[in-house]
Amino acid sequence: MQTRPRRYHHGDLRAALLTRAEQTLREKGPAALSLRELARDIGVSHAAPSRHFKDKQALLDALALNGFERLGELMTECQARVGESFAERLDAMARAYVGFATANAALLDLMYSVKHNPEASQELRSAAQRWSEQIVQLIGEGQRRGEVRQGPVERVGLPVFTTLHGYASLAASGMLPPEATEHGLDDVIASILRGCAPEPASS
Amino acid sequence: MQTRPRRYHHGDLRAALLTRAEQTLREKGPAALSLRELARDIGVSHAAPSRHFKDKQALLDALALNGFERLGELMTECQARVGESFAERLDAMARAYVGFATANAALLDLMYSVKHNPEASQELRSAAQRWSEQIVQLIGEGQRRGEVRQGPVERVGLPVFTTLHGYASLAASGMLPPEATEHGLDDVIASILRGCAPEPASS
DNA sequence: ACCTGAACACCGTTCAAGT
DNA sequence: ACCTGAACACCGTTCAAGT
Repeated sequence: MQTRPRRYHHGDLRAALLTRAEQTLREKGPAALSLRELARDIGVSHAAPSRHFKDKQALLDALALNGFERLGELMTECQARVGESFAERLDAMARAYVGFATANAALLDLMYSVKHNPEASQELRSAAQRWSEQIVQLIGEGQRRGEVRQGPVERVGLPVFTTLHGYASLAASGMLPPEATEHGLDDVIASILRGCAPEPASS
Repeated sequence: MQTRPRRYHHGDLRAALLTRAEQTLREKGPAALSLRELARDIGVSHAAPSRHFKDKQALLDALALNGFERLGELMTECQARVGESFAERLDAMARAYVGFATANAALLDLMYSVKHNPEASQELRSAAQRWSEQIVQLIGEGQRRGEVRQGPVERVGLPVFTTLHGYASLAASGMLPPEATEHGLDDVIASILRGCAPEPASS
């Protein structure tokens, strides 16, 4: 029943809020996320968060942005640990993305959520774009290796990105058809490869 | 300042709530959706909605379910108004889906949202699946016409579905890279077709 | 600069009571 | 069966005041 004693100076309240927010997002879902409860859990007054996030949406925006950053890091890491062939790199990237999506379903939902502050959504859009450009870059390498068909790299890359994103977001929201759990991702990757392969002879 | 007079019997409160809810969802976003405000707008007491939806999430679930039903109808309609070739039918379906997604961005977000009542999410999952099966069916027709490569229809169809869904949901959330507005969807459709085309000679 | 405490206007949910 | 009105425990946000 006793509320925890309050230290006047919290080390890094902003970081503490984000960490705790992501934890409850993961454990109890986005509906259960309240600034007041966050403040209580951390041990500051309910008005303290407003010093660091001008409103609740600003905290959600920061959470989403942080998600994109971690996703980007995850991708560069996973690409460093894998061979050079396009098929291998695509496979690794696809599995890493889907892994992130299912391990952070609520966060992914938030990252691509339609409700963001107009100012923050600008920042988020460019974060999303930086991420999609990692796939585009992969396509570029594939083209240089002759393992991906020629053409403007953004135009060849976008369908790859939307395909992976579609699978990842369906997996995260639990809306994948039940048959998919078996070879779903394999089939998706195979289908991307078929669509990416250089044309046999023509032109 | 005056609150509207309250008719004791509302014609169909459930339907009125859903209609109004979708309107404010579209106009002011999901965060602005409150049961109390809905009740005020319609002219019933704030406790009246609970007769029709056991809680707020139940209303959101109903909204999402309704979205899937309309999406399904939209698809059967659009398929009725179009030629028989697979390419033509896929194109029509893709444009209709993306059209629905951008015209009902907040609703699409809700339809594939990760936070749903466990009981309702069952129902939603099967609604999502019925919808994805419309694409699978399209693939089946394409196979019979020899315009889509052979193989288990669900396994050939899933990548098509995830690709379309990925594009639609990115378009809805405004996260498509800016280059995409030009030929984004064309490229995606083309990439699906390339991946769906029957193999040239082998096997 | 950073935080508190009180205050304000809202919520969702429940429940006895009314018709 | 369907709705009301009051009550409860919560919200997010703001703002003077404290250190």
